[in-house]
Amino acid sequence: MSVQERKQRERAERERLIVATARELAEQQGWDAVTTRRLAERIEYSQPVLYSHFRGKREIIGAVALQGAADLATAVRAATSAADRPRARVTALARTYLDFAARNPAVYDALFQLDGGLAYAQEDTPEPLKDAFAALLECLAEVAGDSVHPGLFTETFWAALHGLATLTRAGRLLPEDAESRVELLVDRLAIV
Amino acid sequence: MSVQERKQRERAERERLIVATARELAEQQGWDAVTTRRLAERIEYSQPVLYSHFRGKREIIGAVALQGAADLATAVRAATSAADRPRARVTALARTYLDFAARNPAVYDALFQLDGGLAYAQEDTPEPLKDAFAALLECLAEVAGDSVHPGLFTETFWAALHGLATLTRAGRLLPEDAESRVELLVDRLAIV
DNA sequence: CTCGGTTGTCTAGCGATGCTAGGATCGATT
DNA sequence: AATCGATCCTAGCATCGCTAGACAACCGAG
Repeated sequence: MSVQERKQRERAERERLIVATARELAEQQGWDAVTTRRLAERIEYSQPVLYSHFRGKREIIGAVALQGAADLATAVRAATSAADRPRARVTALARTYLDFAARNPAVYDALFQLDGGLAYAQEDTPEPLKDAFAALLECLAEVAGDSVHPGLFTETFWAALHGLATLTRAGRLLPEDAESRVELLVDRLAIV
Repeated sequence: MSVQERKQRERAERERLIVATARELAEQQGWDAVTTRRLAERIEYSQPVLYSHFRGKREIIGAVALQGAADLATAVRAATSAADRPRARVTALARTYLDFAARNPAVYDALFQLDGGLAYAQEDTPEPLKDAFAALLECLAEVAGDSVHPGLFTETFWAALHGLATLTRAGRLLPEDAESRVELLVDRLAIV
């Protein structure tokens, strides 16, 4: 038995290596540079090995996305729990979210821009994605106001942040005023 | 002279044909299906002809984006000018924007998702892009409130719409509640 | 300890992509 | 009417995601 267990361990380890390498390469040179050949070379295996772990490139992107969702949830929870008033929590959430998107552009792309073959807003949505949304919901529910459903409020607030994140990173918005835009968003949307 | 003029006319006509065909093909089957070979076949010329009009695929996407920006500006102006009160104008703007994104997904992608090699938020930004932003600004400036710069307000409102548009289309948000989210956004962000 | 078989990996290659070089062909000008 | 330049196409390059089939290494049984 222990032989099979060791093999399974090694296999899992290699899978982690693939995902980590893909993420690293994507952050360094963009997702266009993440080709199956380059990725295979970096992990020092041949191309077909990738396909024994993942169905294709899409699934590799999806794996990076799931990891990113977990990281994002962690970052958001850490930031919100460090603030004591609802208003401060929301501001911290917004800043952290945008900061995450700016610092991990490739991961953010894997999550929301690229096709990672993941299901969203459905029953079979992977747990990390649900949890990331839950992390937002936990904080935003308390400033949704009485007349608005917390889930709907979270979706809308999240969409606003997502818009800011993508437009800023794509060069459509100048980063200088990022903080002002966050203030505006929190001021108007959050009911304290 | 008239010969050269005719040639120039025909050349310009063919360029329009390329852009229109690319847009059509993208809307029908997605941008992945817009390959230089397929595009060349549809316009009934060989591949290299495309490269005598555009530097590459990126520039073709950019051309579609510019056309889309003009269309978007027109649609927004038509919708806002049909409403008589500021609040109604903003709601119309939001609905029209999201409707445009939903009805012309490929064009919207060319504008904001794909790399069309266009400059944004800069001096050398193409006129249609500036004008599309101006169309938003004209309407949104009157509900920005006194304490907030109109440009900044427009950027933020636009980002929120953009987030709703992309997340909805990518399946991250369910389309059923789209109207509620628009109401929420207008209610809270716009100061009437 | 040896042998058979399974499991795992690699080499090689397929079709398709964006893009380009070089020759052929057509037509306007002298 | 002949020339010469503009215009277009055939053919091909490098690279992409992905896969088939050969090969080797290793485990378990006798």
